[in-house]
Amino acid sequence: MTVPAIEPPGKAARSSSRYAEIIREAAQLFRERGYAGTTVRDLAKAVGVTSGNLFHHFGTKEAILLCVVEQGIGQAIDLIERKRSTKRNPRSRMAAMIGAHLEALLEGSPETKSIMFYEWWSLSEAGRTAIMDMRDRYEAMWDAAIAELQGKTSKPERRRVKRLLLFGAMNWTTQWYRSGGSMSVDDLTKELMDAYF
Amino acid sequence: MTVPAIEPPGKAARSSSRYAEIIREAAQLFRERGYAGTTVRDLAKAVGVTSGNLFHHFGTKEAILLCVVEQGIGQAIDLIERKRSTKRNPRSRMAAMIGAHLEALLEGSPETKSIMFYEWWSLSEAGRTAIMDMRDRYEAMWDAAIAELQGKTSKPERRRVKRLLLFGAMNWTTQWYRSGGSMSVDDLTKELMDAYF
DNA sequence: GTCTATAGGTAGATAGAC
DNA sequence: GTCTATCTACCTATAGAC
Repeated sequence: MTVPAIEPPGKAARSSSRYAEIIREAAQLFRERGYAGTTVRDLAKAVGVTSGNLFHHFGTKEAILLCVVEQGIGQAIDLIERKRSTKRNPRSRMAAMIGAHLEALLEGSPETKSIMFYEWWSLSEAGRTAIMDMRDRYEAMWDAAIAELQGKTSKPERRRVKRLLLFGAMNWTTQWYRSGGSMSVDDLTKELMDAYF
Repeated sequence: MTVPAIEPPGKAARSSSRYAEIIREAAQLFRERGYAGTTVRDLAKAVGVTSGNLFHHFGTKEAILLCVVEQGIGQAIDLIERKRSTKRNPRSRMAAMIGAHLEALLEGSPETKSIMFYEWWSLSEAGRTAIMDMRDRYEAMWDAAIAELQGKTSKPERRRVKRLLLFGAMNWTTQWYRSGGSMSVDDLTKELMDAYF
């Protein structure tokens, strides 16, 4: 089965009130049980419709995931731009970015928490490409910010590795961070700034 | 369905020649397609037996995963102990540990690559507990090493966060590292030592 | 220990009434 | 736009012959 790269509004209008609701519940469930581990019936039940109705709004299960990730990355970019624009010096701007990424991941909406989707194996070739393209745009933003902070003279390859190690440290927090614990997002941001910049 | 915490040899002997073969192929497939994304039929085909035969060696699909992770962590611990024992000063010992973990993850056997299994949602309660116990033992080793390097006077909570951030940076390399690229495991080890110690 | 055959259940997706 | 009903395919696991 081949799926068009991105074709969000299946057969229904994207403005439908159900649309946002499905995305939100899907984001939540995909995060709690994984993409492969969430059935369309689980999702339909969470939304309060029948499973058949889901396919009126979206052509396939994968299309739902694509919309979730697209919205998540979009919202995360907005959050980062907003937080970063209030800072002037490069180091503060980087700290704001890290804080925003962690906030999106750990305390954001269900959608923003899906920005680090990694179950590539359960996607079609087209779906994989679509998500990788979105991810690439997101990461390019980070490369630019690191170059701003470290100076263009540093080797691009070293900047890339720094970004990837930093991303790993940040994204893995979803495995252990508990809101309300002894560490806050700000504390984590400080630790990461000390380590990497 | 409840599964005993760990009961590796299903109905057959652990020494069976098929046993190791199944573990190895399972480790490979679980890594390539995820645990939920790998069917027992896929695995049977890879091993070259019928799917029914798999259940002669292991009681359930989950029991296979438990054995994979158990062996992976066991082998990784051996590798770390071996590499670390040749070094004397605490910094070199930590670098050896990081190098060994990365080697297990990026260039090791299929089993050692599974030490960072995270599809918790597709496990039974007992299976989840079993893997978390193994993981805890592995991570305790790291806490001890960090304490050795930083001195017992540092706060345990700060050592824990350092370990978790370091683990994130290391484990995420599986998402992007390609053997034979411009970075070697040694290069990565140096970057991580610079950042965290 | 390995096979064939299949039970019993659930998956994603579709058809067509309202 | 939501429903009921259902298709086809596939899943884990079991039974029992060899």
